[in-house]
Amino acid sequence: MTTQSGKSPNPTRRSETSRRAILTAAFELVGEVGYARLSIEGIAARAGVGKQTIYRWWPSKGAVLFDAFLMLAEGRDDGSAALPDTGDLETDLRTVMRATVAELTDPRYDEPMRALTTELLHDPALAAAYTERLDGPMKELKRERLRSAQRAGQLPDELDLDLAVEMLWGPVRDRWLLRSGPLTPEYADAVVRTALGGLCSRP
Amino acid sequence: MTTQSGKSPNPTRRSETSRRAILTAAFELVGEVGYARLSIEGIAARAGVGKQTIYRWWPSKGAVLFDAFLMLAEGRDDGSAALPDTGDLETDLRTVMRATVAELTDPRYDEPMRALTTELLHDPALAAAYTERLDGPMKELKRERLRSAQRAGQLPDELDLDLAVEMLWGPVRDRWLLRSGPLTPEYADAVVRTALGGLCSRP
Amino acid sequence: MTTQSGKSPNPTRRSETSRRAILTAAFELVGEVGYARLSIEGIAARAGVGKQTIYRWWPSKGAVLFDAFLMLAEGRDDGSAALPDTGDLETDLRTVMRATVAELTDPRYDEPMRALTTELLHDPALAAAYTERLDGPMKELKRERLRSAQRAGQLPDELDLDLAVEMLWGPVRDRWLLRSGPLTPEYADAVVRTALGGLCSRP
Amino acid sequence: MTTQSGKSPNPTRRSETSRRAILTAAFELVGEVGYARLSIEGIAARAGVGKQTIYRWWPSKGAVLFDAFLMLAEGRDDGSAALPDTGDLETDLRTVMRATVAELTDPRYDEPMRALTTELLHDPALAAAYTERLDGPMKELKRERLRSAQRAGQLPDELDLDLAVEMLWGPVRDRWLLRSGPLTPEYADAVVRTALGGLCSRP
DNA sequence: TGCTAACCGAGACGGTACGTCCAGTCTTAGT
DNA sequence: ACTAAGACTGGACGTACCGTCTCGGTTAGCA
Repeated sequence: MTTQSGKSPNPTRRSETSRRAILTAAFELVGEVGYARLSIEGIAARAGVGKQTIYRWWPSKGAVLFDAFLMLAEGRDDGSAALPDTGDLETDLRTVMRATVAELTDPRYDEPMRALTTELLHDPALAAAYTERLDGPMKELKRERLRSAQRAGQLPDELDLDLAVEMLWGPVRDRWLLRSGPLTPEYADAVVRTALGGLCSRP
Repeated sequence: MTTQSGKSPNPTRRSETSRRAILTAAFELVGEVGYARLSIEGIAARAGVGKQTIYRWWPSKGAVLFDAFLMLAEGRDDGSAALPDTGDLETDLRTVMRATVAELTDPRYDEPMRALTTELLHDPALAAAYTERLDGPMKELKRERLRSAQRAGQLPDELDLDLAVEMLWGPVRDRWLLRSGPLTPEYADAVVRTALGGLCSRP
Repeated sequence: MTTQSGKSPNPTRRSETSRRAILTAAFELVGEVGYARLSIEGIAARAGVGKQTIYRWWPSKGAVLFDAFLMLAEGRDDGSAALPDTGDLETDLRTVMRATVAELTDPRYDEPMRALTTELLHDPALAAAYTERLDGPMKELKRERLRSAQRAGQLPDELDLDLAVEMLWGPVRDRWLLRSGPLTPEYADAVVRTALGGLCSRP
Repeated sequence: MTTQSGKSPNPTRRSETSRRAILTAAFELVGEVGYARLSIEGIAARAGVGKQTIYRWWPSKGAVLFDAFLMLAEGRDDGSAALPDTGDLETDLRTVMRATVAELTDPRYDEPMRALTTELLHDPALAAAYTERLDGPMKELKRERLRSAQRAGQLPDELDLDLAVEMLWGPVRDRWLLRSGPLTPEYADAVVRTALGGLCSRP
């Protein structure tokens, strides 16, 4: 549940109440005051918790943020849900990509995700945990949908599915990160269409 | 030259010596100690400059970093250089994408670029300046190469060149940012090939 | 006119306008913001003067303050006026001492005088200038009044007049400085009476 | 023990070690570098203490200095000692006044006392604390000696003892403060003799 | 009357210290 | 043993001034 490694305190004594309060406070605070003003002291105060309780269980601010996302992801429990599979690959991808755009655009998630991304940028261990625990499961669902298309003969068997997922979601994440252009459902559609057909193909 | 806006001090009295010392110190320091330990105080000390001289001319640490990159970019003077155009689009794109991968992989630029990216993430104004001043010119070169391919009939006229560029470089930037997979020349090649042909096409 | 010593700039070129503006600004400012917040920059800004004009003509903040008092003292032109001499020494001393108390109590002079006193405390050269230029003339008037009393046989010839003046005004200055007790006209009267008669005498 | 007022941090958790280190450092530093160069940062550095520990417990630099004097005064433990009482008032007063002169002349105490005096000058609350905690006990001893003289019939019962003490020590403090004349044992003797006899009396 | 040196305002510069915030460690008292 | 609380050392923040240093623009005095 926690990113902490190495010699830890006895986890059976851990207060679940404090844990949830900390993660909730962290997520809310980062949304309210932004990444720059997010502090351990602030989280502890908001959660009604001693600072040491945070330092005891998490190695860094980023790890707290990470666990906060993890708690949310588990709360939604969509980890087991599959992506839509109507048989029409392009439509299904559009649906999912538009959902991604909607989430990235949601002001409640924007700041927290930027904050987490910042920590991932500078902490390879955290980034690995992210890849495995948060991004991984979602990416597997995406791969699974593409695999289904391969089975249906809509995609070549030799296609590297990891690469394919990255080609679809990479441009979207890029626009979100650097705000290099409008991040709209239409953009999602265009990415899907062009990715499937290739740059060379006439639409 | 500077990101500063609003009522500024008289720029004609500005010390060019201090300006260069600050930008150089900032770039070097972030490479040495990393983003987390980069401080205005540290930059000022390393540059042999009063803190106020930094606060007078730059609104944030990110703006200093941005100008440092700008100084470097202008020093390289590749702003006017065109991308290779041998007539073979795929080969040319591979060359350029491999160069991008090489730069992102270069340890001298990795940390500074991560630091700048962090600031861009949380500062829309800075991100806009980045898009216009640093990313923009390079992106125009890329668009120009694709335009040339359009003229040669290798790419359809209706292709959105912005989208095309993002589909090529987005996945690479993504892997770099989150270290979600190995960032190799081969990956660059694969992205180019798949982007051009489309996910559906048999290689 | 100035406390400045050593190699000075050519005083014939000196701007009398600036000089007066600086001294006025200094006196007013210290009364408004207090000693702790009095700064050369503030004086220069208030006087509409470059900082260098202050540094050129005065060696320290205290010297500016000193000259400000000097300007005031000369403006009042009571340097030549004699103290009252009605023949009744005690009454005359009461009058003068009450005037001293009134001045020290005047809110317009209280802060400026405290500020100047602070500087005198830590700058022997300035204290010497004060003793000679500001306190000296006034003390001579006081001595003169006592001398007149000696001539009239009201005070013994052997009396050390400096000591006498200090015994009269010292306690008053003390109460003012440390606010160690109420500084009232009645106190002035009591000091005069007791000093003349001595502690041992029955009033 | 401290001048701090208003809502304070929990004093039971206070580090006595840090407190003593701060007060000692403050006293030593002011003696070494003088009032003008005395800084909170310097005190903290010398004491091996975080700046916040000073700001947490004292409201101003002057309050630190005050407590430093308080610590010294308690260390000397002469608060309970009585002044000499040989029956010869003038001689006893000379002894005590000469001691005062010696202390004010002692280079180890001169700068620190000037610094404290400066703060008292501009901080009425601190001055009140000084009057009550430091000057008060000593003044009571002086009054007590004079009271004894009253009992012995050497001083009139109607004599205001506060005034008497101020008339004796005021001139001395005055000379010390403004260096308006030589501060010698002889001066102390002259003040005592003249104060007792009065200005009018023939010595 | 025109030249030139000194003064003027303005304000940028390298610095020091301010008083605040927070990091991460440690101690105390309570459950 | 873990917790809430919070004092501790320490480092950086962003601001205010220090005293020095140009910079153009007057201004006075000599040529």
